[in-house]
Amino acid sequence: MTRASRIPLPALERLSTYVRSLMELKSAGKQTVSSREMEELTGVTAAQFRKDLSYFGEFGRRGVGYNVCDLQSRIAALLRIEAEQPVLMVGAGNLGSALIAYPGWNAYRFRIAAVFDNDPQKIGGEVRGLHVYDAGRIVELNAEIGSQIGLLAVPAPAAQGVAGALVEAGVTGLVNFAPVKLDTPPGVRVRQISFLRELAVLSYLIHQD
Amino acid sequence: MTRASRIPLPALERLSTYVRSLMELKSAGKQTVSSREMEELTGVTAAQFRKDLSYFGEFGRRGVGYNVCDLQSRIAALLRIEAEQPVLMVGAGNLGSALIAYPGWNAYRFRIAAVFDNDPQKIGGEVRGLHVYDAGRIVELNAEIGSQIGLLAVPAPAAQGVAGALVEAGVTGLVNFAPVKLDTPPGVRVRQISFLRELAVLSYLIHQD
DNA sequence: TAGATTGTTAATCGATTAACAATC
DNA sequence: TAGATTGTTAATCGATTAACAATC
Repeated sequence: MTRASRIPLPALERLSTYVRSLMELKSAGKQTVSSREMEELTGVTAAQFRKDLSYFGEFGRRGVGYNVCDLQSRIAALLRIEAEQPVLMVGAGNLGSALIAYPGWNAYRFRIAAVFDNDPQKIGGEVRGLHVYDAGRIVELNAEIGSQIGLLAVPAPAAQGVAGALVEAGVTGLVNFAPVKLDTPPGVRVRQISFLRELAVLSYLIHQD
Repeated sequence: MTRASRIPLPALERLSTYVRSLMELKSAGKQTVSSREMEELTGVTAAQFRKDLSYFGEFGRRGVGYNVCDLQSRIAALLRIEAEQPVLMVGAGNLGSALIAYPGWNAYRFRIAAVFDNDPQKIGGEVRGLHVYDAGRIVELNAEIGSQIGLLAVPAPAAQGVAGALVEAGVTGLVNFAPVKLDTPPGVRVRQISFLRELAVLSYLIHQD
């Protein structure tokens, strides 16, 4: 595996926000945007915005601003979300189903290539038009699909096992919704999502004196 | 409103992880834990763990470690998650329903006090045993409930309007699942959750050379 | 040209890490 | 006491902010 990115992680996270706002500007027919206007839209300061872009190169014209279309496609290219990417969804329960139904996958060119579950009641059935496969077949089926990204929408006790299978199947990036720390080999990236943690943080912040 | 916390936000986010691990240790019957063992469990270094706690006071005994039960309840008290807190869920669609069904609310002592939607098909009905109210009644009903926390599981175009209603109803903390920047008055805290952003970040990280 | 806005440098700020004295 | 582990200080590291020269 390669050494960690020189790009600050917070900067990387903001890039995705920029893409979203640029898409909206494009839909609205706007052709040019300044860092000041981006601050208005995203809440990220103009200086921060320009600094974030500077890690990757030059994207604007002094005195003029940024071309909306061009900037959007260049950031999308940096994030590698210009070409369609297959992702594996593990867990066809409430959360998995809700995620599958989420509109917006396509805006970022992600495509759910397969859905897995270990519940015999669900295996062989469909969730929102997608076939549900036996989680035991992750390695086998991803040999065909070649996905590098997996989403874990399974109960906490199952998460580590599923993560192992996904990694064995060649996945190198995981989004984990289960409240467990996943042990993964070096080179595998895990992003954790936990709304209970967000609630706990809020709980502290709103009760401060 | 009050000035921002002196506690680093990353430290605050980690506290919730500590609570979770301590709950597990308690269930496993463990009575004492060292910062080194916590590192093993959470992935947060022992030094970081001790430093995080030091913002709040002293929690352990030198040469011995931390009492599991005691530490858990003291961190829970810091986060204000020892007493039950009512939360408002807005959006009874796929995501809202999945969140409602999520096990674990209770471990952090959150209780969904009311569910709202603006779809006439859903209003008056039930979602997983909870009554669905007209989103137009948020202010009215929260006068009774007195919740300070709201979750937004609504489509992006509806989010800003709902946020306004929640704030008017007295909510000071929001967890927003919609991919929009919410404009809120000073003093209202917003935590954003976006799995598409997580996917975009992963996309960059796994494709690095 | 004059006005606007970028890209970049330097200064500031804040968080993490390492080391160790305190103390159980 | 000797060994272990905390709480805290100081050093390091990294990100953000402010300022401005470059340039459209």
